[in-house]
Amino acid sequence: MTRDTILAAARAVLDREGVPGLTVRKVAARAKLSPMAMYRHFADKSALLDALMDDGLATWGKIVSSISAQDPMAWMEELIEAYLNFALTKPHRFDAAFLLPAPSARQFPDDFAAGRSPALMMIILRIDQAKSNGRFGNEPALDIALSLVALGQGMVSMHRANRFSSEAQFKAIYRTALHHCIESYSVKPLRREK
Amino acid sequence: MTRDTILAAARAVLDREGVPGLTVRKVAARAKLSPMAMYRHFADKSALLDALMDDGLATWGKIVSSISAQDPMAWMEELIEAYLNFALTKPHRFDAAFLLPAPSARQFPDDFAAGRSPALMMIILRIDQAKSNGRFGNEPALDIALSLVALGQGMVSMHRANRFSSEAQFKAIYRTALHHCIESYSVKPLRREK
DNA sequence: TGTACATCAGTGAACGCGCGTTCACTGATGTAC
DNA sequence: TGTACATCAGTGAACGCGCGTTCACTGATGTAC
Repeated sequence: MTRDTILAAARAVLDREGVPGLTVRKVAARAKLSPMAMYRHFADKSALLDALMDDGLATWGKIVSSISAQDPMAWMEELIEAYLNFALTKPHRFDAAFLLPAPSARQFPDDFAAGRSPALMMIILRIDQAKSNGRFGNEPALDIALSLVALGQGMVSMHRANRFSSEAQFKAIYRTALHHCIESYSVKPLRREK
Repeated sequence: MTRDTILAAARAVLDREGVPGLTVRKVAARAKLSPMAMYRHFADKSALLDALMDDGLATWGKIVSSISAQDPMAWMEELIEAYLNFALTKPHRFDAAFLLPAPSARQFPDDFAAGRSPALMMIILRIDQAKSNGRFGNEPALDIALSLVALGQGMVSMHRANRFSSEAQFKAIYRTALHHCIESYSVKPLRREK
């Protein structure tokens, strides 16, 4: 189907040039179609951007669902690494997924609570596991998940705004902060067994 | 001086239309000058944007320095309210200050450590006060400050991307998360005096 | 005090560009009888 | 099986727009002698 061809071309342009560099003409050229062909399959450019947002979220969802750790705490450590890796290796797809204004869909709390965001649901599932293991406190899992995601997103956007002197510097700070955030929601045993 | 006229006009255009809506022509029209007048005072458009970033950071610096609380913990509570308020009432100036790519200057850690970011220095000062009062743990003040700022920025960008169903919803989550973040760096007394 | 000249802030017209989108169309494919 | 017609994916040219920036200029102000 041509729609998929166009979407694949749009994804390729996005990965190369970012959201501001994505134009109808470039997508068409990449798909070897006339610029007008897009309008048979998308109402206009912003409909194409919406599709790219969904595409980016789907990519992220696949990454999250491929995390293999069994233990929920280990799983969350892998999660923050995966998020870091996604932000650094697919920066523009990351932007499309998380920064494009959502067209009213996928809003907190209703849509997330209704499970419309698979990635967030997986995170919440693991947090609930950790809670029932007695390793997490009583804050709502949704709150914890949102804090974690927001902290990551803030760190990434500071990095994007060129606020760190090097990528290594950024990674170190990111890991320290996210790790601390996870720990801050976890329950520290008051005394250890001998 | 005309430079200030142009900068003031640019600020007004920014506040109304945001970074993407800021064009040389609009700024000139607002300043009642020809578009070319700008080039006497700024090398090009990106130099003007750099000046707007400095201007936004200066605005933020003034807000931070007007926080009156004496107690460092109370001061930090006021800080997160001020940040929230800045993001909501001057959204585009907020963007210019925190999201425009810094032109290699003002990078963590060197520039911040050298005190080139007055707002962050004030935050670090209060964190150090709290530490010497025994109310904060031993994490480096810079790390704590960056986490706090990043968490706020992430929450704000999720709000901007239309991820919360209402502003009230957003504010509630923001406050819960930021407050939790501050608490997570503070020392909980193991037993209370009776 | 008067003249000649340099400086420089600001102008006005134009250039070349890429953008999203409109319009009227072509031509292949499927369907009805 | 053959003909007439509807559907609809894709085309090609053009429109109107706003953009950052170039170029050659004007005209006021300051300075040297």
